[in-house]
Amino acid sequence: MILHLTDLSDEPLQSQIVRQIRAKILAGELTAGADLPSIRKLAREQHISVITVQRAYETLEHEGLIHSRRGKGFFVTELSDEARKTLAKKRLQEILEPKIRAALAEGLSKREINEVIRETLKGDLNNF
Amino acid sequence: MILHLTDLSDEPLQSQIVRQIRAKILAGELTAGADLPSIRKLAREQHISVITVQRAYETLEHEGLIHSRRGKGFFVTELSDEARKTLAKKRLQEILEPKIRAALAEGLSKREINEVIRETLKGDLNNF
DNA sequence: ATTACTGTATATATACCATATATACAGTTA
DNA sequence: TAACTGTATATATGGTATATATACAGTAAT
Repeated sequence: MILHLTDLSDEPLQSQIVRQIRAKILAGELTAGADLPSIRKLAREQHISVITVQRAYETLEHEGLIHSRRGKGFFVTELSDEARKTLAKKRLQEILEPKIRAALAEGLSKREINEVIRETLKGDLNNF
Repeated sequence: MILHLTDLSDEPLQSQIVRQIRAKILAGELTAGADLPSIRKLAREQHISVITVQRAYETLEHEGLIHSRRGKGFFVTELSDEARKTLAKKRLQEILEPKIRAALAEGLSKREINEVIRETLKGDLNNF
């Protein structure tokens, strides 16, 4: 499994691992039931500490995206396409709600907020 | 000045202070040149540590929203309506861009992202 | 001039997070 | 049996958030 980890950004390694594996699972790139690399294997490959991987996997387990079996490893949890889409939407909403609320409190109108989002999505169009 | 601080939420006190004062400034509720309560006064009123207020004010100063004068206090920086709006938009865009990028990586389409945002804004309509 | 306020600086402490190295136990597989 | 797996724990470093305390320098009121 390919993860792109860097210690040049502000984002903690744990967070990078969680974010990237979560995306692979929710985008359907990691199929249900698939096994993840062992914590020791991933730590070795990425030259990071085992406990860093362990904590990341625990977070994903807490989110219900993976589950562990002692002696066997971690596995991607069975989720329907619909469940995955619902999870992704729910997460986005939870993340955006307080930010949008703050923007409104800062004096931006709904129209202006929509405009910022449109520009942001348009910017991403060139990168996808 | 009225701030609503709580230690019941996950949000650190510093962050709450910064967020609430920033909103007041960007929304034009705190007028340019206005003085902020002294760090000791605000700490007393909110029953928190002086250094917590100091760190929050320093963050706002670093963002260019306020400036300090030794012996006199902290003051709201002069900003035009346009500059305030630009700042708010820029901040929102900086916050949203990585989150939208993550949502795309998780398999959500632009249409679905727009839908989540529309629902979120609609939800907020009832609270404003 | 003195007192009371202001911000700035520093020290120490606690709790938590992120990350690291190390060790050990229990379960699984080759 | 050896090599792998996850689980648990200890210790350490560095950073953040928050607290109490002290002291200095600047400002304003009495």
